[in-house]
Amino acid sequence: MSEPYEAKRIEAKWQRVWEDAHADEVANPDDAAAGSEPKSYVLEQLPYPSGSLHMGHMLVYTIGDVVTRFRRRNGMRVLHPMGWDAFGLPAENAAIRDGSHPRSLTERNIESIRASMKRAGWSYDWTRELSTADPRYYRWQQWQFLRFLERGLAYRKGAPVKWCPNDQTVVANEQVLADGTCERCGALVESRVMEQWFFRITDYAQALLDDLDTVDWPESIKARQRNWIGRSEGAEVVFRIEEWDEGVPVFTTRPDTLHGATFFVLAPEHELVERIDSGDVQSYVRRAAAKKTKERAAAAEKTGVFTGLHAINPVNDERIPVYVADYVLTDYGTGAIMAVPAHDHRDFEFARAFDLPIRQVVRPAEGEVDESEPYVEHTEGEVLVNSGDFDGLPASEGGRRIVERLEREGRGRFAVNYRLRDWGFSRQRYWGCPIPIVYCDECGIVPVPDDDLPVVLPEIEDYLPHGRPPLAQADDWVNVPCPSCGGPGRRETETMDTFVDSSWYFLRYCDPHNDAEPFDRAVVDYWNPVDLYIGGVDHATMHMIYARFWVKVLNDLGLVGFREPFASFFSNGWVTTGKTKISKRSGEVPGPDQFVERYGADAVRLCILFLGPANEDMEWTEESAEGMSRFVRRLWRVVNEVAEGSPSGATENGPLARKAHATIAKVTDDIGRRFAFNTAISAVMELVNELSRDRQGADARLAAETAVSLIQPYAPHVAEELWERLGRERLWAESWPEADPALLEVDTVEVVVQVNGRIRDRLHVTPDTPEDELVALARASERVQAYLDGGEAARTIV
RNA sequence: GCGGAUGUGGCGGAAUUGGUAGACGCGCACGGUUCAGGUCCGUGUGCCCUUCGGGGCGUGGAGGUUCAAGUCCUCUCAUCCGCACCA
Repeated sequence: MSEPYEAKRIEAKWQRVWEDAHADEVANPDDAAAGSEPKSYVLEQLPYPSGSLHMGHMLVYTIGDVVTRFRRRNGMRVLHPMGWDAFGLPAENAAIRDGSHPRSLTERNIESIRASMKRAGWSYDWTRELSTADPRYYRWQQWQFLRFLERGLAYRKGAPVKWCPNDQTVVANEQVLADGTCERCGALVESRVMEQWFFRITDYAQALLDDLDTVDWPESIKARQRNWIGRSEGAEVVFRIEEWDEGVPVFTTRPDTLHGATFFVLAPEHELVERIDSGDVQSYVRRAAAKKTKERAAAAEKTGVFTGLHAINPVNDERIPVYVADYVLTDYGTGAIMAVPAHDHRDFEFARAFDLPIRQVVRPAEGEVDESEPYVEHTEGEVLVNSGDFDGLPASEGGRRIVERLEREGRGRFAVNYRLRDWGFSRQRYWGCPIPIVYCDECGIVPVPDDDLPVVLPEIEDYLPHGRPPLAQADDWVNVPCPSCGGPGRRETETMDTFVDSSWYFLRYCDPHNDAEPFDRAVVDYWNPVDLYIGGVDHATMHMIYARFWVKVLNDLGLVGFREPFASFFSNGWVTTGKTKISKRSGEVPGPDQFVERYGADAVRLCILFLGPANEDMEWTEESAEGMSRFVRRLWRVVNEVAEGSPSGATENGPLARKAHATIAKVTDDIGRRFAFNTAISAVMELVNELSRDRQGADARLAAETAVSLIQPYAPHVAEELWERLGRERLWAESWPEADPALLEVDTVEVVVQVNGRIRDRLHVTPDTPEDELVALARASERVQAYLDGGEAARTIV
């Protein structure tokens, strides 16, 4: 009987050994070493230190760790860093609930999460740890902001913004949920016009779209980004307002239907609307503004008001009425539309409600205009009608010709429109990176000189939001001389959106202690792009678009030599935790700490990856942890017994050795190519099952060593301990085993004999049995003969 | 409406290139060892029939291609997710 398995003792022991050996640290290569081994940058999305770890973290970080350990043992120089997305609303709101200061709460959480991470045995290079709330980090973020500003890529403008009345701050469009509520707190978001800082991400819309073709990401994630960018091709066409003799452009994807425009609509927020001197119009605009975006969208009937104005359709000089209606959005296209009720269902609904004319201008390829059915769905092969010179042309060609004529006349052009908006990054909150700007009555917006960075976030008494930025209260900090003229100036009191912080953290990891620049370009170019980025789909649109934008700008600024941050992306599934024994006892949802305490880190790491494919959603149950705990103890028992009893040295290449080599091949492919972490564990389980049936045999030691070596990326502590008991050392630095091709070949195979597609017999033969002999054997089989009345036509060899 | 996915035993899932469907695990059943058991070991476990040799059915549904389909094609149903009055 071997000693019992004590997870806690073993795990603490090896965590200390690795730390003393600096096993998880990786140096930046000097020029000589850089080419000698392939590099790999494995990165998981960094956590917000606003609470404690949950089982979702357990999954992401274990995936990253398995890949890291696997790649290291396969001869790669692997960068695997960890840090803290420390600024932002989650931490600030948690601090408010807690009655503490965001900084102290964040620091406490970081301490605690770091300890949990170390207990989980994740192999991070802690010498590269960073916190986005550290002035040594955000100093360089401010520096990069100033470069963006110089290029005109950061700018300030008055704009309608989403304002969360509860959090008392502007939130990004992306942070407003479909029902119009704040992603963070659930309050209904309002619309306001405010001066805001923006990044000109729309300049990069096309590049962000095109370069998706160059990255190895799941199609679903790419699709979300494409959807978000929302490119549509069409035309911008200028309608002239007759009464004012002023042109108003509209965007349309259907220039072929221009002759069917029977009215014109402005969004209530359109800049021309406030010039309309009409009580009806102004009261409609006020009512529309009071409505939530969601209410406008959900309205059963289209509403609107006639302005008394008329627009001239540039294709036929027709005079059509101008309406204001809230079904037209201010922040898409130009905020004004030509309405073609016959071929657009929204315009159709409005026309019905206001009894406006409906004119069909395309008809199906076959058939005639059907006046009894005024609304015509877009179909393939349509032909233009009621369109003057363009009658009879196919719709697509007709549309093109119409735009070409408008272009010649200077009244329109081909145009591409994007759904993507510029990135508003001003936040009226305390806990964020200060924007290094001073406002001066003489000089206007003045950047803080590079030498004066960082602009350190001051300590203030009351950081709660009161409708204006909390930093505005810090008079000593706010009032500074203008860097340009020396006169009185006031600091910018808004802070940056945390998505700015996370747009470049992966670059800083490469050179985290640099105090002369954000990072050394050569170092960053060596490690990047990230070879494997791992994280949740919830960051598919915001963070992962912003980071791509950021890197493209840095590339244009000559600061980095690549244009995409994440060469490949693994999107992990969502982990749900059902009711478990622990949660019933403690009354709260248990997390990694509780399970690691109970079953050991190795068992929990194995379990989370064994639940199913790591890119699909899964439910964590305590039963599965029990089962995995059983496997670890079984491995422990069997390997200890082999270590104590079975002969070392020669193997006889028997079935167990063949199984061991087959398992090497399987696990290597599963981790290295397929990211099929669950089936790799199954394969090792099979090997251990066979080993336990034959633990005295000559191949037992080989099988035991193989099982331990292969399970090491998942269960590094118990693997290391067992490796030592097998008389070996430093498994973490051991080369990954290689399968011997000779042993992968099996000596006998089972051949299935099918007659008319049904299995009728099985033959055991050597793999090199010639085809004709196989057929003869199959024919000779009594069982096959019973199903053969005469000869058969076709045959297949497996 | 647009886009992306997913449907396999009691459960999680496996089947990677069209070639033995259900690996591995959970659960369950029976037996044994311990006997305090949240221990360990063994056997069995898709469904139906069986004279215990075996036979039939079976991957959401309906067709099709093929000697052979969970896998390919067509249609269809259901569920989940993202976006959505996007002109």
